[in-house]
Amino acid sequence: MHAVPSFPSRRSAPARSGGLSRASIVDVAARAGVSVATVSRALRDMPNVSPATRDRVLAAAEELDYTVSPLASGLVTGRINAIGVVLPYAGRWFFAEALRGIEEVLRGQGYDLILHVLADDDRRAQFFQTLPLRRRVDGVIIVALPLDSREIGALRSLGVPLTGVAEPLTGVHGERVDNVGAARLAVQHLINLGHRRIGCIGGDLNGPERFSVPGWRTQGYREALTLAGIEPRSGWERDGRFTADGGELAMTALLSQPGGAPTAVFCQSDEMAFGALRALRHSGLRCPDDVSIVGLDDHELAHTFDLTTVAQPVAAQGAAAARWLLHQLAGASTEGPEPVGADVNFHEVRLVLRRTTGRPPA
Amino acid sequence: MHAVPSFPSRRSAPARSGGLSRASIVDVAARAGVSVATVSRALRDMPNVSPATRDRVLAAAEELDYTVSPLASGLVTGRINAIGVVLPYAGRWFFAEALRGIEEVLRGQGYDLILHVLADDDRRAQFFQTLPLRRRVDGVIIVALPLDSREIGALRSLGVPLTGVAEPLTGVHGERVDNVGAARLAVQHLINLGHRRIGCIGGDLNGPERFSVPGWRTQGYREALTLAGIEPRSGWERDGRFTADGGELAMTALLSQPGGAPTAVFCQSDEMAFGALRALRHSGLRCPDDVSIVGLDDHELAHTFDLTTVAQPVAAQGAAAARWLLHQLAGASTEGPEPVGADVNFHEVRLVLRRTTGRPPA
DNA sequence: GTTCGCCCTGCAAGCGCTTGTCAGCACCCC
DNA sequence: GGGGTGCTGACAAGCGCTTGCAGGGCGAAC
Repeated sequence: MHAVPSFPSRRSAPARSGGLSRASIVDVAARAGVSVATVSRALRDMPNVSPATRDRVLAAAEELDYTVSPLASGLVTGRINAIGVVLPYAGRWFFAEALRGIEEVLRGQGYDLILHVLADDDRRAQFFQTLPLRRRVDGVIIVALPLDSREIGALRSLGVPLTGVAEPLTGVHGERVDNVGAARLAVQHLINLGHRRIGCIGGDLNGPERFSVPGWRTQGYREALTLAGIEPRSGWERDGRFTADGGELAMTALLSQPGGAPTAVFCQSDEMAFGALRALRHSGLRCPDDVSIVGLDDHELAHTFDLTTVAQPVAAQGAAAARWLLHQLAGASTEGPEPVGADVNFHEVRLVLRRTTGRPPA
Repeated sequence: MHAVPSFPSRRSAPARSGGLSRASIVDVAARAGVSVATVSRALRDMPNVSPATRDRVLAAAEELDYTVSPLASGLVTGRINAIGVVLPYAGRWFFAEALRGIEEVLRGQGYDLILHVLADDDRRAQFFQTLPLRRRVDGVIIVALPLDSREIGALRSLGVPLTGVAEPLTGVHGERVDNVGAARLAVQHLINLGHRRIGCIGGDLNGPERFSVPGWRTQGYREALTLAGIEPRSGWERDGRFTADGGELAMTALLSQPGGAPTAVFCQSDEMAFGALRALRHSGLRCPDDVSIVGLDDHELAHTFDLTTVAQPVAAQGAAAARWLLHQLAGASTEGPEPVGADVNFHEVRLVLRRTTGRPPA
């Protein structure tokens, strides 16, 4: 009848500091005077329970402060109501922002968000070897992490739907922006202002992470230049490692470029643009009077530092990925097992004019 | 014998897209030619299994690509190997950074991190009403969230250890910095430079969130002033809402203060300092020539914007909280149920000199 | 008045794992 | 050589829940 006598044999039972909220479904059943099966049905609003019974059960559950154990119900239903989110970094704006969008959607649908940060190679290797997400999640969202086919295969072996944000994953649904177009938009803006000497600070195209984003953005940069009849100069493309410090270094290098410095620079991320701004300041150069800077992201502090940039909706990309996943999950139970496929959803970008771009110096 | 025949009655079984990694412990037992009990013991390195048997079991598990179901094992052990993390915001630097520290420690010990963001009042109320963490975590970390006693009580009713980061929680272990001392350190620095007219941009002491941090930092500000024989002026204490935009507004107000503007301002967070810097720039004032600014945090971009600030170790506070929790969990199984108690661990802060502070104008 | 059918509810199996208890067995010492 | 001693491993009872199946009760239709 009572909860405690129901497991008298547990000696080294887990710490139950409070000893509270330990009512089980049998307690509720007893209190409501029905069977556990009926309690289970009543609690989940299943059709074959009379209103009167349902009320009694609900009241009993309320009085006992009862909640269904997700473990027990997950064990039998096979669903665990959690989504895994995998990121390469935490603490950086982009990832925190994407996470925010994901969390909001998941929470709204009662799903838990289980976070995995693959901060370094060790963590990453270990993650794909041990697959700690296995049997723990109903779906996985990969944020800005390029995966090789072996890694994608490992994730697939989890047998749950997958989706990617920002970085394309072969054969996997994705939410991202048109990076080529976004870069072109930024560079086109500089060209429109009259600039012809335009540099670019991006990421290492051949780095160990194999991010594809810098490749596209560089492509967009070159396309915009070519379209305007400007010959791209390889010396004006610099690696800023997508960090502020990297951006600063790259900008400094650009400024001491033999043959003259550019009058405007497209930074493939706002954080690199912030670094570039610092380099300018420390060189005694003014922005935009001497050099114009345009970023890409619309970082939360871009406005604060008056950075002109191409805004991308980061939280929205995360949210869309989460929604897609939930949709798959909902569909899986009713329809056939094979989901939509590896389509991509592109999100809009837009130019945000602020004060770091202007006409080139005379 | 085989897994599939063992649940022939499941019609609407959960979507098993891959059909992979579905071996259960009985399959492993069969393959190794032992009982499931032995498999369970062998897999967890329990003492009463002979090396030969253990090897056979391990090999079988390996061949079958078997992993223990956390659901099933959690159901019987009562431990679920997950920690809940509750934050008021995601996407902001402080929280992302704290999360990073927490995640690292948790992951290292094989714990899952389940994230909850209480972005608005609705979410918050709902969180404490439904307590979605219930039965889902072995412990909870509250990051920078002031809780009233009712809310703390609700959390306690989970029956798992609790700890707080940054904000003090009555009766709960905490990891934080000495906010009074940190503020004093910042203001003392301004005083040492010769400033006597020092403003302060902080948070609303009576806001709905009831953060206690701004209260302490304001206290530290006043103490430092008083110690130097300077009378605090209430008109020079402004609310910057702990955002860059708020900081900008507050700084603008400070600059048009009747009776003259301060020559230096202590901003209780770096993000507000960034806003203050913007206000200065837009007013045509130079920093530090006209006005000095000191922040508090050492935000990842503080260096990029040459902000002098008092650094606090954010990730380390999160990591320490996670470690404390894990320690409680480890202790709980061996020792008595009552943990250490509501002690507080203070982390060191330090002044980081950069370029936004200097001697007052002549 | 009987029969049929429907609605509600209970029974019990089982999800995949842990663990107390106990049987079996080899080995050792006296 | 017999009884102990110590291990190893099997058995089975759950953990808390969901769900197929069956049964009971009652109104409607014949």
